[in-house]
Amino acid sequence: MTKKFYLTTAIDYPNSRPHIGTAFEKIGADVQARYRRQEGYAVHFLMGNDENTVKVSRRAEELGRDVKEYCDDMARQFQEVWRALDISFDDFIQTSEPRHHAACQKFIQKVFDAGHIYKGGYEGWYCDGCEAFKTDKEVKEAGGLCPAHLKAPIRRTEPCYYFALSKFQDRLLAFYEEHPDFIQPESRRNEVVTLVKGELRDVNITRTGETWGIPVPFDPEFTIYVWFDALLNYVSAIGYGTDDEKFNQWWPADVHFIGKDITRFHCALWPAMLMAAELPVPRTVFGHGFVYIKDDKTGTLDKISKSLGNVVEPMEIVTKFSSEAFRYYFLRECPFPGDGEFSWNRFADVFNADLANKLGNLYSRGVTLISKNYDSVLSGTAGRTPTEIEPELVAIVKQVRTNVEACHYSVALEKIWLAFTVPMNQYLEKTEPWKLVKTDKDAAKEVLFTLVEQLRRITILLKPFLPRSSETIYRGFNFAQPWESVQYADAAAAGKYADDVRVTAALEAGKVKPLFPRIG
RNA sequence: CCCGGGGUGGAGCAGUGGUAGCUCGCCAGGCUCAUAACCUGGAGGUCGUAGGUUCAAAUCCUGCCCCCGGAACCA
Repeated sequence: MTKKFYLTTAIDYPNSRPHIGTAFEKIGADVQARYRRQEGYAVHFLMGNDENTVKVSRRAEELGRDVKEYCDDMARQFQEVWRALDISFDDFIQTSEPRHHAACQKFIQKVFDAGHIYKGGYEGWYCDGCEAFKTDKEVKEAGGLCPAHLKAPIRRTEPCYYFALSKFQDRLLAFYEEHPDFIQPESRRNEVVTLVKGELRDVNITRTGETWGIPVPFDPEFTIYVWFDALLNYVSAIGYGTDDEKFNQWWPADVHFIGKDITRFHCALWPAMLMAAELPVPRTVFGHGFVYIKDDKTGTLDKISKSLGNVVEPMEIVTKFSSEAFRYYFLRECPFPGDGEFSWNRFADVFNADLANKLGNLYSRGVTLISKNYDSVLSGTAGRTPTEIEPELVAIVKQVRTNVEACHYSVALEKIWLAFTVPMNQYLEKTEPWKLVKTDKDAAKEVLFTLVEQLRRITILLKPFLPRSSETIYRGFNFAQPWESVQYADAAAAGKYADDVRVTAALEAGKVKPLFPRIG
C-alpha cells in the first residue's frame, strides 16, 4: 500500500502581496512535497489564503471593491507567484469558500455540543475609528493611544464565546510527552511546553457586528473569530464536513509548515481544538525561521517590513534571474529551522559560486568535452559501470536523505556539493581529460563517463530542490531511466546504461547554453 | 522583572566531550576542457565573559554581559 503524506503551509492574509519571507515557507514545504512524491508517497500539498479577517474586508473597502471579488483576485495573484516559484501545491483553499464555511460550522457546533464552548464577555481597548479592539501592547506602544488614529481608545466590554482551552492543559502536556517529535525543530519545544505548563487562558473565538466572516451556527449574531476559523482550513480543505471519504484518506496531517511566530497556536490551541472535536492530532508541526533583509550599503539587518520599505517581492528575483536561483538561495543560505538573511550581494555570490561556477560549469565542461572529442557519443559504455570517485556513496546519499526528511535543507545541499560537485572538479583536474584525449583516448573517455555518472547522481538528489535545472541536465544525456521515476536510491546505485552514453542536449557549436549565466 | 532563542576567524552559517569546519571574501601559485569558470597552497578564530566539573569542553554546570523574539489577526 502506498504511504500517504499530507502537508500544509500557513494560510496568508491577502491584504498585501507575498514577500520573500512568505515564499521561504512555501519553498521549504515544496521541497518536502517533491521529495515525498519522488520517493513514492501519495502526497497532498495544501496552501491557501486566510480571508475572514476584518483587515481584509477593510482593505477591500478602501479600494472600493467587493470583498469576495477582492479576495478572489488576491488568491489568483498569490497562486501566480507560487506557480512562478514552482511550488507544487495540490490544492489552494480560500477561507471564504463554501467548503470552509460548512466545515467550520460543523466543527464549532460539535465542540459546542461537547461542552467546550461557553458564553462570556470580552473587555479591552476599543477604538471607534478602527471599530476594533486594540491589544494592550498596541495601545501601550502608542503611548496609550490607538496607533492608527492617535486617539485614546475606550474601555469596552462585549459578549462573546470562549473556547475552554484551559481544560486541555493536562492532555496537551501528556501529548507532548508521548510525542516528543510533534514540535519541530526541537528548540521550539521548550517554549511551547513552558507556555502550556503556565497559565493557559480560554480563548475568545467570536466577534459580533461583522458581516464578513463565518456565522456561528448556534448564535448567528456572532461570527467565528481568528484562529478558530483559520486553523480549520487544514481539515476543511480535505473534506471535513463535506467529504468524509477524502477526509479520512488524508487526515491527520503529516506536517504543518508554519512560521516560528505562530508555533503556539499550532502546538497548543490547534491540538486542543482537535481533541475537543475528537479528531486525531497532526503528526508534526514545523516552525521554520525567518528571513531578514540586510542592506548592502549600511550592513543593517531588519525584519521584512512595509514601513521600513525593504520588502523584496519574489517576482523581482524570479524575473531578474530565475525561480531556480530563488529556490537555491533560500534553501542553501537560510537554514530552514533557523533564521537567515537576504541581500542582493550575497545572492549574487551564492548564485555565481554554487550554480554558475560549480554545477553549471561542470555540466558545460562535460558536454563540450564529449561533443568535441567523441562526436557526442561515448562508444562502448553501454552496460558498463563508471569509475567510482565517491567511496562513501551509499552513506552520503543516506545523509542527504536524512537531512531532507528533517528539513535541514541547507545541510543537504552542502553535502551534495561537497560530495559530488567539488570532488568531480578535482578529479578532472587530476586526470586532465582535455590533455589525455590526445594520448589515450579510451582513458579520457572513462573519465568523462565518470563525469556523466556524477551528474546523474547530482540531478537525482537535486530534483526536489531545483526541479527545472536538474531535469535539464538529466535530459542532456540519454539515461535509460525515465526522469519521472528516479528515486534517491538510484543515486546510490550505479547507473543503468542500456546504450552508449550520448549527449542529447541542444548544442550550438558543440556547446550548451549556460544553465546559470553568471551575475555581474 | 519573567519566559524562549542566540552570541564560533572580515561576512554568513555547521558543529552537544577527544586534533575548530563549510561557503563567500582576501593573498600567492597552477591549469586552460569549461559560464575570466576550475585546481593547489596561505593568512585570519584564546568558539560573548568569569568560574566550575572532567584525563579531556565550542560542546556539561553556575554567575554575568550583549542581541533577537514573546500570547488575539505579525511568515
